[in-house]
Amino acid sequence: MVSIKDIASAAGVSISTVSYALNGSDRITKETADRIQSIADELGYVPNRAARMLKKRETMLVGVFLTDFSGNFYGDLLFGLKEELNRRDYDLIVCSGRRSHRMIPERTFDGAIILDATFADAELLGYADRGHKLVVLDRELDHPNVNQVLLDNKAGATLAVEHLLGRGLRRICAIGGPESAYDARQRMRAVRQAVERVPEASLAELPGAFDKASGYDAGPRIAEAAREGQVGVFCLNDEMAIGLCDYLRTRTTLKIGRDVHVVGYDNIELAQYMQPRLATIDYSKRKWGALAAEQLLKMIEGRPVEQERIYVRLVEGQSVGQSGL
Amino acid sequence: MVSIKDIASAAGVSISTVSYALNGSDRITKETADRIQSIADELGYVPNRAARMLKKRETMLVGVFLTDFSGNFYGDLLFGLKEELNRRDYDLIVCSGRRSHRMIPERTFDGAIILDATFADAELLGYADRGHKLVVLDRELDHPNVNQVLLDNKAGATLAVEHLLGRGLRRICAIGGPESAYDARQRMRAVRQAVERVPEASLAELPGAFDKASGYDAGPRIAEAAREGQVGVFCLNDEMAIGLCDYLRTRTTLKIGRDVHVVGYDNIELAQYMQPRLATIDYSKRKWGALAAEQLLKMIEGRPVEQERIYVRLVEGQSVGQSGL
DNA sequence: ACAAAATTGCGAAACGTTTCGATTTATTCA
DNA sequence: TGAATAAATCGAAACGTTTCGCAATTTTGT
Repeated sequence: MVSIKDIASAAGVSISTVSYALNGSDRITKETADRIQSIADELGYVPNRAARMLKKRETMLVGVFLTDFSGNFYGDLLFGLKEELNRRDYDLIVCSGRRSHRMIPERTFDGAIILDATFADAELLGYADRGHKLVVLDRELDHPNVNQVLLDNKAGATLAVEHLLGRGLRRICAIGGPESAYDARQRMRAVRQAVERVPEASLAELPGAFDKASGYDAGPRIAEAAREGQVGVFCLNDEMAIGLCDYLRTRTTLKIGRDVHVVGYDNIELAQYMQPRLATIDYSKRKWGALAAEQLLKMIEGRPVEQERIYVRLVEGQSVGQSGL
Repeated sequence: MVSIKDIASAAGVSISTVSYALNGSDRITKETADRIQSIADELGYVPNRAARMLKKRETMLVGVFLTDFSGNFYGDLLFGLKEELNRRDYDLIVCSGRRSHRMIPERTFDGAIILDATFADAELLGYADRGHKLVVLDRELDHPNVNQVLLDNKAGATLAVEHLLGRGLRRICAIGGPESAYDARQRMRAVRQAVERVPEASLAELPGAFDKASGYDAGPRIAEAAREGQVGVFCLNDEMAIGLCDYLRTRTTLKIGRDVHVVGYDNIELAQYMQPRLATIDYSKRKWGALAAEQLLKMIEGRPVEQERIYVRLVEGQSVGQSGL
C-alpha cells in the first residue's frame, strides 16, 4: 500500500511536506503542493483511515445504533441523518446488536445516535461519562454529553385517542409496548388522560411488545369486546395494528372500520398499503434524523445545543369509520 | 482516556507485558495476567480501535454497501450477514452513498459486501486490484479478489412467466428494470425465452426502474392492453408490482387477479399484505446474507471459496387468478 | 550444585499519519 | 551588501497498540 512516505521519496521531499501539501496547508508553495498532489494521484495514494484517526483523535464518523435492521421505519430516518452528516463531511455508519456497542468506548466514532433498545440507560450514561457524545432518540437522559430529539408522543397518542372518541366510540382499547420503552410509557399515559376526559368512555389496556405478533395475539380479546358493540383500538405502533388487522381479517368476520376501529402510530410504509388504509400518527422521520444529526454535530463541535421536538399529525384511514352511536 | 500505558504504570510492569496479558498470551504467567486484567477493568480500559487497526493491519470490520437505506428488502439480508459475521468475531457496518465509497481504499474494513448500484464495475475492480476483498451481490465480476452469491434470476423469472402461462394467459407484459442492473437483464432474458417457448404467446416489454413509480407509470399501458382481454404482467420486482396494483385499483375498474394478473419478484414484506396477495418469487434473503458473509470470511482468511447460488420458489397469490381461456 | 533449558518479562521498533519547533532558503529594506 | 525578516521545508515526536528479539529469572536434570 502506498503511503505518504512513498510519495515523499518519489517527490524528493520530507514526509511532513507531503502531509502539509496534501492537506492544503499554506506553508507549502502552490507549485510543490501541486507537484506532490499529482504524484500522489499517480501513485493512487489514499490516506490510511486508522492512522489518521489515531493521530488526530477524531474519526469523522458517526455511528447510528438500531435495535434491528428490519427497517420498516428506519429508511427515512437514516436518509435524514445521512444528508445532514454528509453535508458536514461526516460519514454515517449503521450498527446493530450488542456486540457492536463496544465500538463506542473504542472511539470508533466522534459521536453516536441511539435508537436501540439493547442499550440500557446506565450503559449510555457510562459512555457519556467517558466523554462520548450521544444523541438518544428512544429515551430521555439528563447528561451534558447526551441530547435528544423528542417525539411528541403525548400529542400523538392524544390525537389518536381523540380521533376514536370523536367518531363516537366510547369503548377504547389500547395495545401497549414493552414496559422498558420510553415511547410506550409516554403514549400510554396520554391515552389514559385522554380517555379520562370523557366521562362515559372506558379504557382497556392490553399488553404488547411493538411487534406484529403482539397485535395478532391481542386479537381474540379485541374480537370478544367487539361482539358486545363497536370498539376503538389504539395500537401504540403500526406494527401491532397490522398484526391485529391480520387477525381480525383472517380469524373473525368482524369488519375493520365498522365493528373494530383501529389506529396505529408511526405511519410506516406498510400502513398506506393496508386495506382498509390504517389510520395512524405521522411525523417526519427524515426531519427527525436531520435534527438528530445537527444536534450531534453541535455537541462534537462544542456549540450550544437547543432542545428540539418533532411534531405529529393524524393520518385518517378507513380503518376508523363512523360509529353508529 | 486510559491507555495500556496507564495500566503498565499502575501495575508496575512494561507496556508489552500489559499487551500480552490482555491478549491472553502464554508468555505471561496467569497470576500477573489476572492482576493486570483486574487493574484494566478497574481503570475502565477499552482498547483504542484506531491504534489496533493501524498496528495489526486488520480491522475486524466488514462493510456492507447498500444503494439506499429504504430497506424493504434489506432487513433479512443484513440479519443473515450479521449473524454469520458476529459468529466469527467480525462487526458489521452498513454504509450508503457515494461519499462512503472511499472507506474501502482507506482500509476501514477487512472486506466489503456490495449491493449498491452507485458502484461502477470498474471502480470495484480497481479496489480489488488494490487487494481489497469484495463480495458482490448485484453483479458478476471476474477477479481473484471478488466473489459473488448468485441469485437464480433465470429460474425465478422463468417460474414467474410460466406461472402466468400455466394459468392460460397468452398475452404477457413484463415491466423491466434499469438497463444497468444485472438482475434486470438476466430476468428479462429469461422472460423472453419462456414466452418464446409457447408459440401462441406474445410479450410486451415495458421500461421500468425497480421503483413503485415505474409500476404506477406502466399502469395506463397495462390497462389499455387489459381492455382487449386478460393480460398477465410480470413485474421484475415487487416494488413495481405494488405501484402497478396501486394504479389499477385507484385509476381503473379492472380487477387484479381477473382482468390483470400480476406477479412480482423478491417477496418483500409488503407483498404479503397486499390485497389481493401478490404472487411473487421468493428466496431466502437471510441465507443470501449468510453465504455472502461466509464467502467474504473465506477470502479474508485465504481459504478457498466455492461458488454459491440461492434458489428461488414461486409464492402464489390472488393477484394471479385462473384465466377464462 | 551447576550448567542448560525453560519460563517470564522487558525494550524498542513499527504501523501511517499530523504537527510543533527548528532550519534552510529566499526576500526585503536601509 | 548585509542584516533582518519572511517564506518554504524539514526532523522528530507523538497518537496507542503489537510483536520481535533479548535479558533476567526460575526450573530442570544430573
